[in-house]
Amino acid sequence: MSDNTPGAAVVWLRDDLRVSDNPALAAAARAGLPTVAVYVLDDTETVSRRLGGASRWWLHHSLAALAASLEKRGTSLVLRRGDAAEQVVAVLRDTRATHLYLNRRYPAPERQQDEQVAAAAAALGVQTVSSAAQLLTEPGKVVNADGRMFGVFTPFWRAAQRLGEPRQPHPAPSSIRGGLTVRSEPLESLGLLPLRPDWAAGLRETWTPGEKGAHRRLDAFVHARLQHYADGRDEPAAEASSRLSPHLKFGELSPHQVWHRVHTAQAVPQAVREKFLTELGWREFNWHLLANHAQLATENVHHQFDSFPWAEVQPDTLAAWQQGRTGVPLVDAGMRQLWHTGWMHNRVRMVVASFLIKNLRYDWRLGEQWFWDCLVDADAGNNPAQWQWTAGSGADAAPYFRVFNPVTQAQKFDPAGEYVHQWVPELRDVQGPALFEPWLHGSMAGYPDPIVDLKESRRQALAAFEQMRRAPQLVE
DNA sequence: CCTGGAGTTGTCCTA
DNA sequence: TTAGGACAACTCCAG
Repeated sequence: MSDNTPGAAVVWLRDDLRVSDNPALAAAARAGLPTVAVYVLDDTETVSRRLGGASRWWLHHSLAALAASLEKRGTSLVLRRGDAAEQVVAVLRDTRATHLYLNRRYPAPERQQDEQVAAAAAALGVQTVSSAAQLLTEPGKVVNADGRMFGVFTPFWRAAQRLGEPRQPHPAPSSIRGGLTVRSEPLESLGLLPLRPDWAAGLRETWTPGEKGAHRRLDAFVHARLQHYADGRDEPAAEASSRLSPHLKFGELSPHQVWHRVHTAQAVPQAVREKFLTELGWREFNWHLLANHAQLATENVHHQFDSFPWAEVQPDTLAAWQQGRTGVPLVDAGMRQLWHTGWMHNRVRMVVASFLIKNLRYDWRLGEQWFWDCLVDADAGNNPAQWQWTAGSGADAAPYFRVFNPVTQAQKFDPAGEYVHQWVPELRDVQGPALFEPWLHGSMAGYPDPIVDLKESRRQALAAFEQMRRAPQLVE
């Protein structure tokens, strides 16, 4: 770099791997300085959780797409690995940057890291410019009469909507000045792809990571599926859900883009549109919750659950749940869909979670960790919040006595067995009542007997909750 | 200030 | 066969 340039800009990308509606990138483009974007793969766990296996596969492809998109616009993506704060400060030094652009993060450890980096940048004479991008509403802006985060979803979402419509999304900058030379790791050296064995075939069949794939998915959803969303979203075989979650998790789409696209789909009744937008509301709620509970993935929101008598883990039993060999068809179908595609239908997520927590009485954290490793959409807010919701320990959670019966759920939401047939080939020739309760109809070749008695384990779960309620409560 | 109703996603028993 | 109530406790808010 020559010494007479007026400055340089670094855009630090994290959960915002897109060029359109990216306020940090747009601000850098407007400033007109020579610019690089940087992404740091940080496995040190000093701040953020190490990404799970399925997410690492996704990240590889998302970064490849982003790098190509940035190069087309005239700049480049620098990849680093290691401690994120150290690496970003090193890039600021190497580029003799004058400006650092980023989109804000809200969980306490991430917020502190961003403040620490801003302070180190200031010491180098670098000005940090931060923007709001990840959420429709920033934590702290949606509060109850006491000025605190809502503990119940519906008042939260009503209050969020009273703040007005989310801002309009911005188009991608057509060009961003480049010209900076900075050391970058080759993408392949990050080791994000599974090699031996390569278990990602099902992911490749199912997904197109990256911003372009995200917009194609959004288009397809709004055109074909949105109108069936309200009545079809509960049926796992109906394919009525948007499947936008992994794109949102990596920030290939902003929630503003999704909100406005759905909100303005005039061909679809307003009640149906609002039903879907409420799901974006839950994403907001869960991330606001994370901003208030940094340990959401490890600590009960309701500390009463700290004394819950979880069952001792039997490794074979846990493995049977993880691998879809429980002998309960809907549970097995869901767990195999997860393993094959990195995704599971939301209703089935509740069923398999209820099965682990209430029928096996295993600590919800075990399930949360498995989902974290297997889901392409597991994020730090939604994944633990949903597990705590099912356990009953979370905010506005399901009441403890609500135990899903996986047989009844299958009868209600997969009555023709399409979903089970798709994912449990051993039962492909089984029809009617035997598909819901194969153990009542003689042994099925190659399909296991249930690992737990549904009725008796439900009774024991309710008794365990009763024991917890009677336990003396420690003052928090 | 008090009060009553409502609140993502359910199941089981009884009349 | 089917509809209604029980199953907790708490938060939020409208009246």
